[in-house]
Amino acid sequence: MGTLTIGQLSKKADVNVETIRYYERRALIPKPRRKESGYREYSEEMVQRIQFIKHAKELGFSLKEIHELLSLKLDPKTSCSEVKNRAETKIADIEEKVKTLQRMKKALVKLTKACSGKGPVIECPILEALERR
Amino acid sequence: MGTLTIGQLSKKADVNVETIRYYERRALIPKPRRKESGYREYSEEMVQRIQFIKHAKELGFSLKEIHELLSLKLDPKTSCSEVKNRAETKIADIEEKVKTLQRMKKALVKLTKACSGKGPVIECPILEALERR
DNA sequence: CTTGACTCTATACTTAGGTACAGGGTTTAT
DNA sequence: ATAAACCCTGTACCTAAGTATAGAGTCAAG
Repeated sequence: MGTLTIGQLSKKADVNVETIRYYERRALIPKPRRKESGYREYSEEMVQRIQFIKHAKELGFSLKEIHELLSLKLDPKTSCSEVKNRAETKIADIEEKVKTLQRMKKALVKLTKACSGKGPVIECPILEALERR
Repeated sequence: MGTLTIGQLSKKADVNVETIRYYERRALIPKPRRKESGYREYSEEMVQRIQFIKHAKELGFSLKEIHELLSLKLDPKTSCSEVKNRAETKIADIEEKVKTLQRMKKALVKLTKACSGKGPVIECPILEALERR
């Protein structure tokens, strides 16, 4: 009734048991109560918490950033705009990465266009370009 | 006259001395001749070789892939089309990464639009979305 | 001839996000 | 009651691409 072992939590949240202990070390989840035996005892809410971490990761937040997000969440005097700021910063980060990738792609496309694909590797314009440039 | 110490090479190619030794361990550059003293002795060509590695890295190739590229280059029976294939694969990789980033961005934009930026963090729709979803 | 700059090897440390033991104790099902 | 399955801690390992350090030897200038 409402309390989970680490193995049960790991199944419900679909993460590795080791990952849960790792998140505890990283303070992404609170230290749980323990049974007599020393076994960790989780409430159902922890499933949500781990979902949160997973979803934030999918959106490109690092564990460090997720930690900050969770701290904001727990601090009653932070406002919603703080969170929005983080999200907007992350959007800008993503745009930056996309730009870099597109620059890389452009350079590669240019190189492949210069290359007929025929002839020995000694004359390959791609490799030549990588040397000189 | 044509031979460089590791420190001189590092300056000319603009990389760290340790990085050169690391590249040697990774077999990205050949083991150089040694002086009586045991000091490494490089030819000027090595500057080009390190430029090659740097440029390929800028284009998103990993050191492992660069190693393969260099192997192709040294093997006289590989054709230019092999190299072109690697480049095209890399272009596809980049496109995949861009797609992932754009999916992430889209989700984030949606979340920030749902958030007025006002009110306490307890009611923040961004955090809520991260929990449930 | 000595000081400082350089080089050598080997090993450890770094970041990020985990995963994989080893060597114990506990719980559950048969 | 005993074996399987689970849990505990602590530590080591993984990838990637290096950087840092210790302790030793070498080289060049004054």
